This record gives sequence, structure tokens and C-alpha cells, in this order.
Amino acid sequence: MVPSMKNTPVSKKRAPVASFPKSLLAWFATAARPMPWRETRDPYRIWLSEVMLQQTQVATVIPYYERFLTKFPTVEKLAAAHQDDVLKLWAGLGYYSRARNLHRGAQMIVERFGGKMPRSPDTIREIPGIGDYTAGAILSIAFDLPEALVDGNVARVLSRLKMLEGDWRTGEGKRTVWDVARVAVAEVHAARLNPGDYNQALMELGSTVCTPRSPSCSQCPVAAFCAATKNDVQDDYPKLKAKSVSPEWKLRAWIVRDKNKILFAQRGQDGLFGGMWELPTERLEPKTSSSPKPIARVTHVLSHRVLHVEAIEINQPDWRKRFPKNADLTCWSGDYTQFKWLNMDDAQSGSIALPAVQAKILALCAEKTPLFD
DNA sequence: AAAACGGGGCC
DNA sequence: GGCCCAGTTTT
Repeated sequence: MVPSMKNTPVSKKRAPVASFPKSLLAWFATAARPMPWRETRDPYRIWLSEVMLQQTQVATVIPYYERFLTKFPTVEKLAAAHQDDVLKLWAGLGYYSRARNLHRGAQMIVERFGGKMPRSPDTIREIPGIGDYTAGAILSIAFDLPEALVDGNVARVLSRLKMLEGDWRTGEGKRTVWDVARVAVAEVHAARLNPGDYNQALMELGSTVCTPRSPSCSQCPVAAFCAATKNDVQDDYPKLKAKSVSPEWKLRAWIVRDKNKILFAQRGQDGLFGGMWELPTERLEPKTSSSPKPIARVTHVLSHRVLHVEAIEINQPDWRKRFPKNADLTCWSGDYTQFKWLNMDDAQSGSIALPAVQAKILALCAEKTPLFD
């Protein structure tokens, strides 16, 4: 026994050893960035934020989040909305199945759960668009339940902390990182700390300190617990497998003119841009020649595909010759469900839900042909 | 287990 | 130009 301990009464507790969760939470209390969804405990708002944040950065989400809640402040309002109006507010955010699922989910919550978000992991997982991550996020953040969560940030932090070897996105590596996360959140709960704050702190650390490239280990509040830092191999984690290359598609968007009106079409629910509106667009064979000459071209990169889009103007009679009925034009995944004539201003001012690539090509056309107004 | 699913920010 | 982002669903 060390001399200084000699007179310490047995009953008196030792000063608590700084634990990983305590160090992390102490840091989070001072370093948490303000975010709109951190001002509320409303499960609906937490849910909305988590869905918008799927594969999407915080800064991108904030304006969409505010606009969405102005229009749909409660789950009941969202459940009662038309899908078109939901998609309009999602236009430009991407991954549009998120919006369709959110809308269906709101209806499920109202009709089946009496307007209240379920508090059980198994039940909440039945809501469309709520997977393992989002279930853990809502349950821990809105309800203080000790549920784990793993997103890209958490996976990176835990991978470095424990030098996890597998790719956390698939197979064994995924199971491992989730196991680590669950064990940790159980310890957090046992220590009477808040699981929601802990989960958010882990994500905050990942996005501001334990970043993908050049992490700030010297400023990390939990560097003392980190195996990768100890071995100076933080840049080697997480270990990820390479992604496959994206195929390139050539698309032709028709600008069908009738005086100052342009023809728009709505895609079916399934597949890319499901439920969204666009200029009638065909997929072409890679070597197809363009005639007449396109008035605009854009290249647009998706996560899994590169789109080369050309816009070709055509008058009503020529359009009818090519496609006797509008329905004769089919987009690459199923048929269009609806057509509508709009002037350029209406189309560009949010009266229909346009994906970013379509908004981009429309803006180029408006710029190049002064006839539109 | 792998592929489909958007778009933008950052190096 | 490639990587990554508070992932989920379908195949």
C-alpha cells in the first residue's frame, strides 16, 4: 500500500477513475454543436431528423428539416398529406424512398399506434424506413432507452478505439462493431449515464475529431482509451473494402413545347427517382447519336451510377409523331403514371417535386432559350 | 452478401 | 476524381 493511502478510511470511496463514457460525455457537454433537433424530445422530430440524416450531412439537412416541419409540424399532419407534397419538400435531398417510407410510416403510427411512436425495438423496426440505426437513435435519443446505434461516425470511432479489422459495413465486421456498440451502451446504462447523449456524443466525436482523414487525436477527449492512437495507426482504420465502379448511362430528356408550356411526367413508385416528376426522359444505348441537336447537356454523379443527360427540344406535332400517346414513352423503370403541362417558372418554383439532376438541366435550358417565360 | 438507391461537401 | 456522409430495402 502506498503511504498516502495509509490513512484513508476504508468506507470512503476512491475518486472515480475516468471512464470512456464519462470522458466522452464531459467533452460532449462542452463541444456539442447546436442543431435544430437537439432542441426537442419530440419523437416525431427526432425521427424526421434521423431519416433526413441517413447518408446526408448535417449542414445539408438543416434547411430541409426546418421547411418540412413548417409544413408538417406533427405526425398527424404528415400522415394526412398527399405524397406529392411530401416529395416536394424532399426534392433535392436524394434517396427519395426515404420520403415515401416516412410518409407511410406516419400513416402507420397514426393508424396502428394511436399517433405515438412505439418504444419497443421490435415494433419500431416494423415502421418503413426505420432500420437498426434509426431504431437505436430514436429509442435512445427520444426515450433515453439503452439501445445501441452504429452509423459511419460510430463505426469509425469504435474501429479505431479497438482496432477492429473487418469492414464494418458487411458480414462479420458489421456484427463485431454492433456488438462493441451494444456492450458499451449497456455499460453507459449501468453507470446511470444517458444513452441518447452518449450515442450523440460518439457521433459528434466522429464528425468533428475522429474524422475520416487526418483525425485530431491530440485533441481527442478519449485518446487515452484508443488502441489505434496508442499504436499510431489511426490512419489505417476503419478498414474498408473498395467499392465497385459505377456504370454510365446516357439519357435523353425531351423538352416538349406547346407555346410556353412544357410537358412533365411523373415516375412510378419503384426504382430510381420513384414518385418524382421530370422532363420525359428515355435511356439510350451508349452510342446513340443525338438528333436534333441537344440544347443542353449535364453529367450527374449518383452513388452507384453516372448519368449523362442531354435535353432535346421538340414541338408538339413532332412529339406526337414520335409518341402517338404520352404513355408510349416509358422511362427505364416502368411507365410514367401521369403527365402535366407547366410553364418554366412554375416548374422551377417548386410546384412539382424535381430531382436535382432535372432541376439542373431545366435551369440550363431556361438560360439558353429565352423563349421560356 | 451484394446491389440499388441521390446529392453535395471536402481534399 | 474519389471518399464519405447520424442507412434501408431489395435481390
